Amino acid sequence: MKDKATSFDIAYLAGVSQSTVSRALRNSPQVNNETRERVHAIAKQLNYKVDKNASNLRKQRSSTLALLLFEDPTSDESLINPFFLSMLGSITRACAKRSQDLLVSFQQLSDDWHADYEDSNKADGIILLGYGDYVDYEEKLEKLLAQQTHFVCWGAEVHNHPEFTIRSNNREGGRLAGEHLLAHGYKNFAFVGNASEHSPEFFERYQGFTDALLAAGIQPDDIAQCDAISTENAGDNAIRQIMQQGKPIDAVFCASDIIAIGVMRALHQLGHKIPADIAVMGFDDIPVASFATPTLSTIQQDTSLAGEMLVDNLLRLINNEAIVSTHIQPKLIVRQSC
Amino acid sequence: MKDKATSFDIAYLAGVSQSTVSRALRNSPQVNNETRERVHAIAKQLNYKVDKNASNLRKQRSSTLALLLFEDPTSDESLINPFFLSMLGSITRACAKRSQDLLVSFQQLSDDWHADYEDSNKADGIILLGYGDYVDYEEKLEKLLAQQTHFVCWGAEVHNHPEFTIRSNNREGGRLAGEHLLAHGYKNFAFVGNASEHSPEFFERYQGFTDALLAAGIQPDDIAQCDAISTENAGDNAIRQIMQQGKPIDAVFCASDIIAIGVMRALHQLGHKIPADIAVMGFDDIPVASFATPTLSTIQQDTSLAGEMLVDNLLRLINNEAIVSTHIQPKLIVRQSC
DNA sequence: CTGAAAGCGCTTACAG
DNA sequence: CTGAAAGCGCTTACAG
Repeated sequence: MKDKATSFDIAYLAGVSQSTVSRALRNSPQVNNETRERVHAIAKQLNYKVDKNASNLRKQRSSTLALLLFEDPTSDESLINPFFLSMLGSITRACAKRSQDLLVSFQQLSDDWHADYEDSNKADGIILLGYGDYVDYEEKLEKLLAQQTHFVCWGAEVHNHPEFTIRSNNREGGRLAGEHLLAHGYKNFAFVGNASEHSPEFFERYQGFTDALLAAGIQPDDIAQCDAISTENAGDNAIRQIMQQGKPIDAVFCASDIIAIGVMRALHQLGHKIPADIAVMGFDDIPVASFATPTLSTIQQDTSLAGEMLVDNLLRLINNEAIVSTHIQPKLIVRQSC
Repeated sequence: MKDKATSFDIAYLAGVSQSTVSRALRNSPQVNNETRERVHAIAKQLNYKVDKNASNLRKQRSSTLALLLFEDPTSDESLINPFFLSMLGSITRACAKRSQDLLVSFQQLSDDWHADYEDSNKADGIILLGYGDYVDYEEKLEKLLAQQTHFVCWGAEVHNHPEFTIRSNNREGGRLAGEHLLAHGYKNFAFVGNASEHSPEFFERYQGFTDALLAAGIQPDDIAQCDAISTENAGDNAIRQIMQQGKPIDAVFCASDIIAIGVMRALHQLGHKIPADIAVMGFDDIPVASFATPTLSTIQQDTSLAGEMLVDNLLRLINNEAIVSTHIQPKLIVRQSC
């Protein structure tokens, strides 16, 4: 049990050459059935496993993908946005299905991702997951492009290269939220979340939202808006600023569920009833959304599909196959908050 | 940019041997300062990174740890318990600090973890994280012991080998909860969660809870108890069963926060006010605990410290250094639910 | 269908 | 302080 068996040990016991063992173990069609089975039997008996490092070194391929999670230094201590955790789960599952190992790490904007993963042969490609200021982020993406790194990212579009991004149709999601609130008869709207190129996903949600309201004759200027990054506290602060302006508000669409949780908390403390006085909608459908009181209506992102597509597309890139830009259809989830 | 530089390229440019390059890059003290700096400069210029596979193969060490998350097949679809996600975050950070890569995967009880990670040289050791039925689980742990796998686990004790486990002092945590509820004057108690060797952590929390109540003259038999695994629905079902028995209950201690969320939902639906009619406490202090309405009083586990200790102990094991059994002190967090 | 041989890119005794 | 050489354990042309 102590000394690891090598392919030479198996070759000796099976009475064949080491090359044949290697072929047999990878089920090469060139190898005789009987030989193959004998080799497999002995390998099993010896608890033999191909040495990944030797195999990778020879093949110049690691069968490993790296997942880089953006750790937002401004967000609540050690709290990863639950939405990303859900993505992490689906990506882990997708990798396992495709016999890929998954290296997980937090991104530092300062790192050279290409060097850290591809140059060192730790991983064949990189999956980028995370918010943060997109304007800062874009530079890094451009660099990855220039270095011909194999990478895909969630949400944010790489300039002129939409094919590297998997994301929800955020604009459509914003539209769904707007239409739903309109159908309920709400008239005075607010949007909480960044609405600029610094947060492209939030911006698209905002645009879809205003599209819907505009179609009902409501001008964007009549929609209260306040920036917020995706944390509970940012949502709390933002809605207090909006309420202080004294404009009547009866429905708030939040750029993420975490923001919505903070918004609901603040409205509650300010003495407003949800949804009787003010309706609230979120975006993501994280677990907390159905635990909140009242339960939160939201736009669901299909994280399971997203994980599969990210991994599939990355593997295609690594294999030099063509990929296409993809938008995942968001889904309206109606609960108590509106 | 396309062809990766090797240590030979650097050697050529620096006018030294490849061995010297290797030494210089690892900052070996045997190497001349000036030579070292020249080598580093050229390496940087070429975007050189040591090939991990070659290096690992030669060193027979991967500087990689594997994190196996137990995926409970009975729990809500694709929902990892938020507590584990928080552990995942702290473990990721702890690994980064110690220059270890982290391979993440879901455990299958059927797999041969030793073979999958250590025999293949993918990882130097394994961190086990997860609930599930401990009686099934224990067999696997015994096998890992027999194979001399380098591993540590969270929560569950390995028979006769407490040193491989990092965990909270669950009994102490249960006691804190019991004493806190007693101090509030509650008299009729319930415990929701498995209380048997199938779930050692929950069992210890139960024991600490009964210790505290016994000290106040309340017999364990007078404490209502109903099994529940760590899901919202299990908590919901369990508390309904307890309430149906018709005994008066004014305080419920739940074995985990997720259970407590389900308990609060059910009590709310049954028309009970929390905490006016019935107080509720959880265990873990997951983010949801402070988002719930009312916010949930709970016993906090220090996941940040836990992650550090798991990684530290595993690295010690890998280096054949001594390790000691460790209990992390839990902390009472008082919120609105009691 | 099988074997002998080269080589992936490092690290580390060994010799000087 | 430096260099020449061996070898980690595989995969894969090449030859038969």
